[in-house]
Amino acid sequence: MTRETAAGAPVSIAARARAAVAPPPAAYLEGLNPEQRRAVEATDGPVLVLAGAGTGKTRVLTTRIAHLIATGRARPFDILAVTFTNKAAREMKERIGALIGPAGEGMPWLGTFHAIGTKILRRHAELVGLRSDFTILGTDDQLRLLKQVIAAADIDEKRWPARGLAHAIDGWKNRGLAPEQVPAGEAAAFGFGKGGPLYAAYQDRLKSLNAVDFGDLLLLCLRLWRENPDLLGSYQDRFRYILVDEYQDTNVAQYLWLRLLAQGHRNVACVGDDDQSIYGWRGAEVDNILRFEHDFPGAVVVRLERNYRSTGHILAAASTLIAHNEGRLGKTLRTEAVAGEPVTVTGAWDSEEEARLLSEAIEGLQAKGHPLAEIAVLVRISAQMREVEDRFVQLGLPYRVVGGPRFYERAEVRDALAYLRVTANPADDLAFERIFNTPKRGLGDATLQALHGLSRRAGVPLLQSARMLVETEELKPRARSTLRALGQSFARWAKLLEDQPHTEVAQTILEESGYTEMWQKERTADAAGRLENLKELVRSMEEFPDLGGFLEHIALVMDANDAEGGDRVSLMTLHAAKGLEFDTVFLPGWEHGLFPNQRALDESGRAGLEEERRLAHVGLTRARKRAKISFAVNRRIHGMWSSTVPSRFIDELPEASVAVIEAPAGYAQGPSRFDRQAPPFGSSYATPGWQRAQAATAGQQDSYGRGAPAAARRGPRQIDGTLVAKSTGAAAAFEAGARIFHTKFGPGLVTAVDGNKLTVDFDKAGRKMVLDSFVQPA
DNA sequence: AGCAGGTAATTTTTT
DNA sequence: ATTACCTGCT
Repeated sequence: MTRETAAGAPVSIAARARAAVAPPPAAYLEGLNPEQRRAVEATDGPVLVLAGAGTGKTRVLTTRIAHLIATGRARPFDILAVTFTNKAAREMKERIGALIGPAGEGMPWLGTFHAIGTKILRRHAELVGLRSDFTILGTDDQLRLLKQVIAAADIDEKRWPARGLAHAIDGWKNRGLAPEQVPAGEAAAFGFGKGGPLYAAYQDRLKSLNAVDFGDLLLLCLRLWRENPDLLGSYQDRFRYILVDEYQDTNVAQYLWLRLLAQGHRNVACVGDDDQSIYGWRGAEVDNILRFEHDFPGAVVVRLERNYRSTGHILAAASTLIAHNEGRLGKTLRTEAVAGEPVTVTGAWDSEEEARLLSEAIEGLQAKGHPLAEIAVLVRISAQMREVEDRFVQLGLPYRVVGGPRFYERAEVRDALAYLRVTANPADDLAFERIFNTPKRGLGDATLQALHGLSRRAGVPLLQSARMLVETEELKPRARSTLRALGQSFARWAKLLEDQPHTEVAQTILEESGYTEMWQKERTADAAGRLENLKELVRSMEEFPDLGGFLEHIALVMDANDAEGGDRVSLMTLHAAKGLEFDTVFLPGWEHGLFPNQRALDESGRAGLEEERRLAHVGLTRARKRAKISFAVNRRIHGMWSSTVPSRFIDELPEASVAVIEAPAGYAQGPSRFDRQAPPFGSSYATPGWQRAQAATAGQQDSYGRGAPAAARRGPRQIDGTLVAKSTGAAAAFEAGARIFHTKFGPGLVTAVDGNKLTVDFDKAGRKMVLDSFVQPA
């Protein structure tokens, strides 16, 4: 048995002796290939496992944990194992359970970054000025709070939308920046230089509400540890072994979080694939993986390159494609599987024909006995789904859309939760505000203003000021009685909670508040589904002992119960497909502008192109036996038909593994039909978007070349760029009198500038208000 | 307060 | 084409 013991990472003598005396039978090690086995057995010291698609990444992770436990190196609670999604965490739990039985079930520190952050934060909440029962705010609560903060600062919310501020704050939090750490220039980019104070004010409001947002779950841990070295030491000590899944997706905050913890025993194993990094746009830092060896000197690097999923042709296509990327560590996927069917490329006249061909191909497979559950259609953007769905519905082909809005983010679920939150915690102002006029009960802005005023003066929560306000003459009689009834209802429901099961109380609340009725009356197509969701919500409460327990965990753990069984085709975005695999994968919409996506190119230049290419690589490697790429020569973009050019990615596939399929339809005009329909590939690079992408790339290379400060060079660069372009840059770039070019309206003259909104006299379209992000200097 | 009609925007999404 | 948001009217 090999044992790498890095200097400075002592393994307890007892553990070592025990492992030496009684080598485990290690049935779980059987069937691992040599690299996988190395990744499992290199237990001590830093390890980076570069696991290409389909190389048994999860197996290595779970076996590694089993190995640590079975050899006595660690007990389940000594191991910290972090994932990004609850789904991944659940899967890992299950697989560990299967490997080593119930011993693995007690892994208290296996979970998402945020779940573990929450757990730690609840234990020491008072050290960062919170109570341990703090609320975790979702995106919509965050937005509502930000609106208040912006209004309180006397800033026009129309000029500086809360969304923009939310985006900026998320970006800062992703980079581990507390308000006082945000670079002055960036903080000034929002709201006439008030970005910094607004961020600080937002944090103050959160604190006074005893609430945190998702970013805080990590950020506050960092603060906790920095301000309390003893505490940090105890956690460093506690986590003898650390494992990280999907390391390429970590952002700076998560990286700092990990690095602090890993400095204890230094037994940190990160598993990831730089070629599958597709979340750069939300703060993920490929650099984290690229620089692992630098951060953890002496790290063992294991490459898993044996692919057990796909056939030779599919793998060749994916590998050749991804080899066009420059910023990668480099892996060569190999397989012993047969070459199989070549990857097909099909051109269609338009997107409708593309959907038709695709559906027919699926029906063909179905006729030959292929299960639909083994077929997936992966699209670049959600908007592509509609056309495919339409076709499926027409044909009666069963399908399921994977992803989409999460269960707990649906409006009806948030509303219902808001009722429950106010009942459980009458001081939850954000929840109260959400439902105080839902269903419509004739309470509006005027009433809300009065409530807010009183709340502020008296220093009490909204619900309490409502009860006070109805005793005065301030409100009109109608609002007064409505509000009184609402206050009484919440008091009654809270009382019910004392002696009735919480699920029943929830049911009562939804009925008595008129919320259920509101949806029953609504005769839209999805009303029934919403009622179903409400039922599901109540049902899911049963697993929790009480309402408090339910609410505490809901924001973090609740998932869509997409247990819809049955044999169905899966339809999803490429992003949603990561980690999944199917026998047959359809990849429609490989057209320049759509995929690679124009916006990604515009915003991030070559880095954007490379991320798009990784996305293509992820798409291809989802397929076990068949990958079917297609594109349309004409597509409706924003309701307008325009002709399109096949994606450059198609040209980057290896000839030997690709078969070009002629559409059997009546449009067939010869072997190179789509070559003639579409302009030659070269010409697409003359588009304004491509030129902008080129320019952006050149700019980036310059900043690399000149050796800009590290902070400016890495991923934040992208965030910087966006902020500057959208705000400071805008004010400077577009002044009244400037000639500009708008994406939709063409050339025009700027007559007024209002934050990120411009008033423009267009040559053709007349005077319009437009957002600066749709405008280029002419 | 609440609806109707007009106008502009439209990538990817977890926690 | 569809949606989300804003404005102006009842």
